[in-house]
Amino acid sequence: MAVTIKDVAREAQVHISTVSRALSMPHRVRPETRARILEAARRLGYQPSRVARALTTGRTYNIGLVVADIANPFFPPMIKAAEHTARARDYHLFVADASEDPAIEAELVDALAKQVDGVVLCAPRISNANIDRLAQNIPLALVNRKIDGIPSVTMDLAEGARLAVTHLLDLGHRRLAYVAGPRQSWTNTQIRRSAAGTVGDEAEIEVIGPNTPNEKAGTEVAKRIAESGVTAVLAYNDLLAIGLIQGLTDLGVDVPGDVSVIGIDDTVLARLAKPSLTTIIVPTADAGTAAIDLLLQYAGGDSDLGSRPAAHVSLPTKLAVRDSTAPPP
Amino acid sequence: MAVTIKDVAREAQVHISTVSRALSMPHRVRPETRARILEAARRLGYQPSRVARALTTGRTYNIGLVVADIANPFFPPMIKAAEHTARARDYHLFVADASEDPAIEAELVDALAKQVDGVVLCAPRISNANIDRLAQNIPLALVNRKIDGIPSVTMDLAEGARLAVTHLLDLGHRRLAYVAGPRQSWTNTQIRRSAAGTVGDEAEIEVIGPNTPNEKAGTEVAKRIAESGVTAVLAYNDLLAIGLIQGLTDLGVDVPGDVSVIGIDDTVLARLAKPSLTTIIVPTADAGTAAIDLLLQYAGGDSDLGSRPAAHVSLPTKLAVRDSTAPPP
DNA sequence: TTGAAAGCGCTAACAT
DNA sequence: ATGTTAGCGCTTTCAA
Repeated sequence: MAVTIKDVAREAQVHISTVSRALSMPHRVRPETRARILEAARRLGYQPSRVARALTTGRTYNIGLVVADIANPFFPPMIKAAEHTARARDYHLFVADASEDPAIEAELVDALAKQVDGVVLCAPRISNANIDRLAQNIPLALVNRKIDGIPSVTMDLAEGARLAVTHLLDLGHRRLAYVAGPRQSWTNTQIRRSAAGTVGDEAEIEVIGPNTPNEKAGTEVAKRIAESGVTAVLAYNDLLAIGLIQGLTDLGVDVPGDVSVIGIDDTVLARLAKPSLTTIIVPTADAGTAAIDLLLQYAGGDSDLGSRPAAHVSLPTKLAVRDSTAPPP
Repeated sequence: MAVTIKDVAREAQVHISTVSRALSMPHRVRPETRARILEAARRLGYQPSRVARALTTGRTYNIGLVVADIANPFFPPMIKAAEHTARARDYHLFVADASEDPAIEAELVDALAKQVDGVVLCAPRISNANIDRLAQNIPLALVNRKIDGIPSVTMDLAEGARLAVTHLLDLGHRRLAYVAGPRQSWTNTQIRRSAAGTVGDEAEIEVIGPNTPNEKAGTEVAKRIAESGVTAVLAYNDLLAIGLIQGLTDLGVDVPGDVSVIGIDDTVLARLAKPSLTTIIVPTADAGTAAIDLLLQYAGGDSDLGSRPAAHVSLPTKLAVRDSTAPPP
């Protein structure tokens, strides 16, 4: 085994409890003793065992992060920000991938619960009831989803969708479609409602879906779009949008000449796609940081966690107009 | 606190050690007793504390994974595979992001060492000497890098580069360039050497770099490529290749008309880019799985870890010919 | 200011 | 087959 607190105590000629104090409550030990202990620790290369500490204190200094699909380019920036924020607070981050499966999402939270102080859940499929259940066992912070009593950070996609649809209306489109995401997705509902509300009586918007939020599903929906006669499409995310553009192009439908397409998320793919994708910019990294901070504020604070009302943070979104939108033919 | 082994013992009217046995060595306890214990555990919703178990056994059932940059699309598939493989083996995965900084890479390994049974290191910048040092504290498995005495999984990029260069030579190119990656990168060396070897006397290849492996650096190197007179380029990775194509296009140089470009990794971006990118397919997910298995084999096996010679797994690569390569003008 | 001792939840000899 | 006991490495009262 590695060097333990005992070794340091022996080396510094003090009791282990004094070593412990010197490290965690420096002011409660005489300066010269502390110096001797610190020196001994340094010389021996002592690193306190997080595991042992966790056993006594009940705090692991670990955080779990459950995401729907690491391979979805929406997540990496968020994961990265969360990881950096956590580390800055002296926490380590467990990342778990739920493979877009709600059962796995719940399972992962339970599995993580045993060795983290809280988990950030960015998993759109799991049901509210299940989340409430999970929240009883372990402090939770939600991303992209809002439930009373549980802290959460959401992107203002209602505003984003409004901007997107307004942009299309301004271009002259009157027959729109929303290519929806998963039925259970909270953001999906936000987007759909806001889009419908923004369209109003001025135009009409058809909802196509639900769809798995990946390129393949986007490509598969192209035919329906082409046949529907709509001239503009808002998609649940960039992946669907890009798949759709691909599918449309294969069908000989020009984007944006015949059909305009708007995505959501502004992933790396958006700028790269040809035509580059008009999309809603969401502050993914900020969400990761905010979620960690929110969680720590609840899980890390004093013991009266449940007492305070849970905070909901809403992050602003913007529209990035690129080359996939144009006036209708 | 949650329900502990004591509660189960009381409920089942047995000693805690019997509970422990019933759970971890089922055959060493009488079937009916075991049944009673399991039933009690189920009724109470008992979940053994991983932390306490780790303290006594010395095994955390956690694995660390240090990557250079989560946001690089090369990594997510690997992380995903590693996470799934680890979970299938009842391990949890800590993912840490080194932000392409060698100092952080080492720091992360040390930080993780305290609470994992081993770490998978996919971090091209850290020095060999440092890796050797880290390996003394904690079992390591390397990805994309080979060091004697440490298990590793590498992609056969020597073969990949040979295929790529051969493809260019077959198309008729005689003036090639290799847009290099980070100087410290092991794969960078493999690629450069193999490319140079394959070119032989038949043609010439100029090395441009080292470069940070991202799009920006690729764009920045476009001018030099355009002025150099080369007609074909192999880049260290897709990011550089795509950035380069972007830069070249901005300069009015047509890809593949004037210059052919080949990337490496076959990230999602490769198929999406316009023109779609000819690239070397590397089995990222397989690497993630193999690395976990390799690590577990060394760290998880019997105690005589260091005794066996470390295994090196080499994964095959292929060339995907797409639209970014063509005969020279 | 420091030492002594108890205990976190569990496993692993050792006894019975 | 089961109970007893002694820790794992650390924090945290409680005394001194």
